[in-house]
Amino acid sequence: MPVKEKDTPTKGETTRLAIEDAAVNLFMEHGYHATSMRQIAEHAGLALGGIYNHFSSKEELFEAIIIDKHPYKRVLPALLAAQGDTVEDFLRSAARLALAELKSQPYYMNLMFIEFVEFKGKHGASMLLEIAPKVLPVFEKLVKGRKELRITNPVMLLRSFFGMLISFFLTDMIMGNSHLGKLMPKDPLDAYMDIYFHGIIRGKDE
Amino acid sequence: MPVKEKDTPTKGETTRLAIEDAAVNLFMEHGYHATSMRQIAEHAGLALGGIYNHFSSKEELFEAIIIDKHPYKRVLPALLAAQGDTVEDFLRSAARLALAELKSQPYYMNLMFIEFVEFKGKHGASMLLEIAPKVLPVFEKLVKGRKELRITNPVMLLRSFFGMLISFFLTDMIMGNSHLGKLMPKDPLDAYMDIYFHGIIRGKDE
DNA sequence: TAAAAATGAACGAACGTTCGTTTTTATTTT
DNA sequence: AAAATAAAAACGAACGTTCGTTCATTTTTA
Repeated sequence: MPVKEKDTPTKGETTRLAIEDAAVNLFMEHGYHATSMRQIAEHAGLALGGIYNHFSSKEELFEAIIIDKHPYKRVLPALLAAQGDTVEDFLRSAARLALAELKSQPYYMNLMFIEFVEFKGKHGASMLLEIAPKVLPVFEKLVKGRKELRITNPVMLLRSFFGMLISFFLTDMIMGNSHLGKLMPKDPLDAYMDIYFHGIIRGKDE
Repeated sequence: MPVKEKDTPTKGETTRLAIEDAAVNLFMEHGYHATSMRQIAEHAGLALGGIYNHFSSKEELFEAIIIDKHPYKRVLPALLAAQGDTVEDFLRSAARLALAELKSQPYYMNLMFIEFVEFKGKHGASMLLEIAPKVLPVFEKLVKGRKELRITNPVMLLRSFFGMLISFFLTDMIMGNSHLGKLMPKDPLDAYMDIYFHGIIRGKDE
């Protein structure tokens, strides 16, 4: 065996992933300070001290998770796989795929909340540095190729698109199961996207 | 003195409010678990044990705060004070006032995040029960009186409006101070509302 | 066979809460 | 108005836990 093969992960790498998996689930479910290193070790199947062979502190573990387990890693492929002849079709497809990914992990957004509250978003910058170069081109291409867009700033388009997704997700959490949920349209995401798209697509008379 | 006067709060009530004030600031700034009862006592100007003469536990203190200090108590008056001849003017004014209130306390939104993460939104339903009857009529009146609205469902209008505010606030936290922030329009809220409004206002050709 | 990984006891610090006591407050009785 | 008094509030040391982290040691891996 001449070179190290990619398909045979080392034991250390396996354990590191097990720790991250255990930690992310506990953080999502209970929060940062309410999750102890002992719980993480137990769920990862190793002793307490073993964690520190892979992460030098609890905060470093959290930061690794914020980057490695960020929803964008699941959403990006969905975004790249989105199809559609018109911008509206394309983004509608992308939104549905992204939302499906988010909903499969209902507490995913909690990671972001923890980031905001416990760390005041201080890992946000490094996160954006990794995410932006991969996601932004999608919107740059969109802006260049489609003349029907009112929004010509790709950063603004990116921001508003994910803003819409976040906004839908949060208001769904708040209102979804309340009495107000009954007074909503049958397919709220459809209605949501309808509002969003008719702000993006230039009207015939403008 | 026949009856107890309202304008002479008892010492206990004064202290209770001092504790809530100290606690809400610390919770907003550092989060729930990262704030200790000792810190709260120090900021409130009394000894550690004194807190327990007014609140039986840390969680009960947080619950009292979530209700007494919720951002809507500050946003609602701003919303009712909003003016404007057209729907767009009215909501634009309302959004600016609400955002100004939120921004005057940059960590106000953290209370809601703590609610989501630490308490899984368990106070959300009762909160909506108190808020909805006061806010919804504003949007019901808007839907009835203004023919230029594409959105005729007042609940959907309410949801999308606050969703837009939340989405702006969050994406501003994430992107505001990053390199992407430099690539944004000068007045991002304006651009944000522009997208929102042109999804609400019916175009001339529709 | 040397390095990497895993172990679990131990450490000091910090946590929420309790408790016996003292001080302050508000009301009632002189 | 002053004194008496019972309740409310404040005190801060102390308790029992739990926390994140360290470390000397053993086991496993490459």
